[in-house]
Amino acid sequence: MKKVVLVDGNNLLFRSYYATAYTGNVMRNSRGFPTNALYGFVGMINKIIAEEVPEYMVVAFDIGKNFRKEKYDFYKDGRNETPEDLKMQMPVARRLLKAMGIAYLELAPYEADDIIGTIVKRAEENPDYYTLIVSSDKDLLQLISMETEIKLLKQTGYIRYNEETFKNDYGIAPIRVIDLKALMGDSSDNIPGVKGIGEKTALKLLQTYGTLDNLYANLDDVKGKLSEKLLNDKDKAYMSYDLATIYRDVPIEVDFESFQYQGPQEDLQDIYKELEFYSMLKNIQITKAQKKDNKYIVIDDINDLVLDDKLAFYLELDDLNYHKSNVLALSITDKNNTYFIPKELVLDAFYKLKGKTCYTYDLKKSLVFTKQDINCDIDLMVVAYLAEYPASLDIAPLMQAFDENIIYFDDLKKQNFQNIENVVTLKSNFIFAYSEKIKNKVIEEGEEEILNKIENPLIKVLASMEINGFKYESSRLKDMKEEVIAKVDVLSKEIYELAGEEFNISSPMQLGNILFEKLAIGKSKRYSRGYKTDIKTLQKFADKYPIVQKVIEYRNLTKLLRTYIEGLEEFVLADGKIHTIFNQTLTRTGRLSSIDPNLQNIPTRDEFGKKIRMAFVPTNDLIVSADYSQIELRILAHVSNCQELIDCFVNDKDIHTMVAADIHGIKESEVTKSMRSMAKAVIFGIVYGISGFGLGENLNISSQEAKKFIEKYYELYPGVKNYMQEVVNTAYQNGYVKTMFGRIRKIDELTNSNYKVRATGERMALNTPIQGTSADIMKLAMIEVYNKMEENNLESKMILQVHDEIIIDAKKEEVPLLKQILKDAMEGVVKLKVPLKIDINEGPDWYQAK
DNA sequence: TTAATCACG
DNA sequence: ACGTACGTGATTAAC
Repeated sequence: MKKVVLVDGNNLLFRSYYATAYTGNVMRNSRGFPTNALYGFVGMINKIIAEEVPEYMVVAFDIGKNFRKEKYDFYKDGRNETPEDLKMQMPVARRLLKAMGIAYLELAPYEADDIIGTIVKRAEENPDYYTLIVSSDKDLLQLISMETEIKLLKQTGYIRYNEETFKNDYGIAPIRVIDLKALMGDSSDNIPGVKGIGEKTALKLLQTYGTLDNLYANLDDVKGKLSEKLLNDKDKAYMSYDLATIYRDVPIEVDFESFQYQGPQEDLQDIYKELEFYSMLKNIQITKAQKKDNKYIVIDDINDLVLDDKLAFYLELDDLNYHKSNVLALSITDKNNTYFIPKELVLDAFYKLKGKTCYTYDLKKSLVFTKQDINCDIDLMVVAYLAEYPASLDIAPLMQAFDENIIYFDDLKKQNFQNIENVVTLKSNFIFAYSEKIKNKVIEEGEEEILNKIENPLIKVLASMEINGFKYESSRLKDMKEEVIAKVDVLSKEIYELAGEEFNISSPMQLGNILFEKLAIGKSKRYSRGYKTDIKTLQKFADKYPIVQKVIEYRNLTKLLRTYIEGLEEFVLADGKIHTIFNQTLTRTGRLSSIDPNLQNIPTRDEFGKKIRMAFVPTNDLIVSADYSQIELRILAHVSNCQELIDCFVNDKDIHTMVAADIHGIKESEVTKSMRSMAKAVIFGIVYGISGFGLGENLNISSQEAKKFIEKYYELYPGVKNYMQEVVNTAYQNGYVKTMFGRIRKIDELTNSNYKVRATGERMALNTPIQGTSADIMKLAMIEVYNKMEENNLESKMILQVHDEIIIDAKKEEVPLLKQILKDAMEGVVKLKVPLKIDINEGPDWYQAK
């Protein structure tokens, strides 16, 4: 069966016109002709072609008089007159389609819907064709059938409905959309429906009575007001039924073969030039070339797969989370061919890669999914990251950055991976074509060491950590969970009582209104939607108002419950473990991030929240945790060459106490707790690129006082001040900053004309060498620890990294050796002017490993 | 989808 | 006079 894509042309034009015309100014070419609707229209059409790769395609338009309007004068009343700027673009849309090689149909007095309905009817009578409708108009849902699907456009993206998914969503057959409209009406078309019945009630009625006719036949069963409403508006309901029904017998010639998509024609370039769509001009060639070039061989016998010594492979899974996904296919590109390997043969194909030079995108994915030792010389995801190109889990953004037209994974998934052969082969082609180029760029920029010594060797370390996972026993939190649920329940009731009404405590808007208007407990900064209700604001009122204290507790407990206690349960797989995904190619500083779930933000500062860690247990005997002590400040001491700070760490003194004593001009023994914590805030502020205001906010003191602290600090540690000035100067000169190991971060903000943006850029420039060097050191240490553990054949496994901390699922008898390995690797990974120091803790679960 | 909030280093 | 601390991810409400 051949697919025919049917596009609602008017719908697309209106959408793109209003999407860009809200400011009153529409986009025009240099002769003043409006082009905004056309620009969006061409973009959408191209997107449809890229996603659907249609063999047949027709665009339907409304034109001339409208038979519904003739019959019912009020139809579409109240609609604004079509703007002149849009009307002018409509004939050009037809010219564009012709030049794009796409058929279109229109016939007065019918609407585009009716033409689409007519084509759908003919396709249903013809066993050779099936149809896909593209529109945002819900009326068209009535056309869904076994042979007809619809791609319902949303504000962003779309939903694809077939008969089954529609029934699942709405609980009625697609043809009942007409009955639905008859009851609920449609304000945009001025279809009245039954007054007082909306979508909810209408659906319920249809789910019970099936059809409008049957509903009215059994009106006696309907109770009270509802039956009155139905009776009152019976005429209107039937009139609405008539209006909502798409006419399927428009007298127009439907010749499917004339709907063949021809591709761009000669004169398309001229029209683009006339409209000044220069960005699209470029893409004409690409679409042509791509269609022609994308030839591939489908492998059905693994012996037919004969590969060159250098190749690119790409593994496509059915979910971006590879811990819970299924394989879809593998594609391999070498200098001679591209091969599509169906899922049954994927593992066999991987064995054929041994000993060859291989490139891929996201090697870690393939390692974790297959649990095989796959060799790979360039991971395009990693080199793209270092070259500061897009490097997300989905390869699509990177390909689009190089003008390769490819569907985003989310969209591919939404349409059930149709066209997978085309999509996956394009990806391996891309990897083959670009891996060396981008790697060379990384080397030219001087990040060879970061690539070869850090990022590349780290891939398999992270893969192994992800495969190992962290055993999680939610049963250990059973009592805690019950306690929290009970407390939340009590707190809610108390809060409602004190507020004098029930409301959603989790809604900052509703909460703000209750606290700052109804109860008028005081003042709070206003935001676009209401009052600020964050913890700092609430804390000011907590002593005086019990309700505020209770809200704070409510927030604490619901956060704990939703994000951690309940949230983590969802991620425990069949092996009783949580397997996170470390994102190696996301942060701008070189740190890792952790997703699905994030295991780098499990509570620890709050003693009650910290109990969550009791559920994280070893598969072996013990959890061993090794964390760097003050690593960022040690790096600051080193790079700033500030003698006072260096001495402090060399003599293993407490830096916060020392700074507090220096600032206040007292002995270290006289430093109080609050002095120390103030000093700590000042020091952290320095690392983040401080301002008097920011520190003041943080410490709840005036910005003048805060400023004095900072000045005092600079006076005491002039090395730090000099270093900071130097970093900012160099950053302005180069447009980038570097870590100790040569990791580069470009900072475009520094050339921005806006002061605020530049100031942010300066703070990034100050912080990145410190945070980034720390990340580099940690990554090197992880590689070293991993290798040493392998060499010693330890059964203990590295399972987590939390920026300055490594966590190991340890075998009891291996702990002494393990501690030695950790200490040697982590403290010895690089020689600085100050010693690196780690603390090691162990316990029967993560909570007790402290 | 975006904003607000809060969890971590 | 500007406008206010670096780097992340998950959840919820509201658009």
